[in-house]
Amino acid sequence: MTEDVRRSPERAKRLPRAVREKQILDAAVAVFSRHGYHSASMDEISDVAGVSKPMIYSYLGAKEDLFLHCIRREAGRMLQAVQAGIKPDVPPDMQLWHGLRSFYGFVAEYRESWTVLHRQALTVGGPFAGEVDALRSRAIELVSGLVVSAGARKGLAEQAEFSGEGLAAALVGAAESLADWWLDHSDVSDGVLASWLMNLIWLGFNDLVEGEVWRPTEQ
Amino acid sequence: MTEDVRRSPERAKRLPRAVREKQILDAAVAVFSRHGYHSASMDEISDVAGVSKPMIYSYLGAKEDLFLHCIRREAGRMLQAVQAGIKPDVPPDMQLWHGLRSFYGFVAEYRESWTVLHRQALTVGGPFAGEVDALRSRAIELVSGLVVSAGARKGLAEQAEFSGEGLAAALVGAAESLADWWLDHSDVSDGVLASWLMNLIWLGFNDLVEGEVWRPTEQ
DNA sequence: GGCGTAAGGTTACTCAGCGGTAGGTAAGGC
DNA sequence: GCCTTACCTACCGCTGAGTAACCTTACGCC
Repeated sequence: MTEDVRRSPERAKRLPRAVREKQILDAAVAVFSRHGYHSASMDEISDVAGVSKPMIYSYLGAKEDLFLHCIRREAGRMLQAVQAGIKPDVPPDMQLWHGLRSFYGFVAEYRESWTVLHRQALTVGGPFAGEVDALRSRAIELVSGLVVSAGARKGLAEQAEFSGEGLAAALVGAAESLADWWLDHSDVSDGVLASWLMNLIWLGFNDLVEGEVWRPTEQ
Repeated sequence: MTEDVRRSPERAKRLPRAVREKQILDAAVAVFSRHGYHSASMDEISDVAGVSKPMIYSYLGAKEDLFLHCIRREAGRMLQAVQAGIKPDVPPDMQLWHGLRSFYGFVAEYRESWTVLHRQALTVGGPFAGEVDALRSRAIELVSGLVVSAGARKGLAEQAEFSGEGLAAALVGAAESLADWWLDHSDVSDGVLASWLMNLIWLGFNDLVEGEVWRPTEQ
């Protein structure tokens, strides 16, 4: 069951702290993503990292601290990836498009990061809920900004019949859920995935069945 | 921290098995929803249920079995609630509408059920992933049916440029995510919530900012 | 009415897994 | 040669799942 994704051959070489920390974090993300926070054991992490347990405690602290380090690192990577993809001076739909593309690109490249962030950190009551909520909130905020700015350009915001934040939450959820679905249907490319969602969100179902299609313009 | 949501005053009365089983399941759902599967202890569950631990083992089996019983019961309730709300002989958008209304009605009434199903059971690798996936799959399937039938009526299915299942997954995710958002913004009514999502899904963002609104017809 | 027995119920324990640490060894710079 | 940094083995103690053994009330049956 627990295959042999164990430590790499080199061992017992004295390496600088920064390198070990990276190894440990990588191992931790891998193990946490496989088993979840509670079921992951420090022993396995140390084993995968090719380092003894006390090193982990000495470098990155207790289990909770370690997990926090993981979350923070992966969340940072992800936000950075998505934000880097967004071009601030294009219309809202194109911003959304680029954001989606970057997001799915990230998930494709860092499956484990995504798993840790999305599935493992959700356990209610843990000290991580806050951390992940923060990430999610930033995502919702980001999208909400697009939503409101798109709405404002056309007068939606004023009528206040819809909550920008609520819609953004729904949208983020749709993106996440599609990402999860994707994990089991990897034969679709990330671009196609982003395109589906973009069409659903932007045109809506009604337009979609009418045969309309949204396509990115050249910007 | 762990308030006094303990057993009710009556105690030490001999009750028939069926009654005890219900008490135990109720308690288990409450505790699991608060702490998550791993952090929930059998001791607390027995305490909340007002019953000693061996009874749980005798009636409902080990922790895993107990959790499975919870999931199955809550999933059953939920599916039943949603399906009961759907009227099979109305247009796809109205079916979706009724489904959404029932869904949010259920979440409003059974917060704990929703929490257990959605947040606690997701831990990868557990024996529950399958169980919850099954529920999710049925939801996706249900929606996918609507999507495809709506599409077929207009010729979308044939062009096969979109995956009905993928879109359904996105849609289910949007609904779930909005339900989560709702847990922290309960000042919105379930009908309004369903209406937001319906508009987003059916009309899409573009139409929305143009000022169009989808409203349920009288069926 | 008594009396046997199954169903309801409990206390008090075992035991393994795992988070965390004490205390020590070796490498290498200066 | 000495001190810092890298690194290890071997252990402790607690928490929490699961159980053995025992008590007790209802009730069918002669």
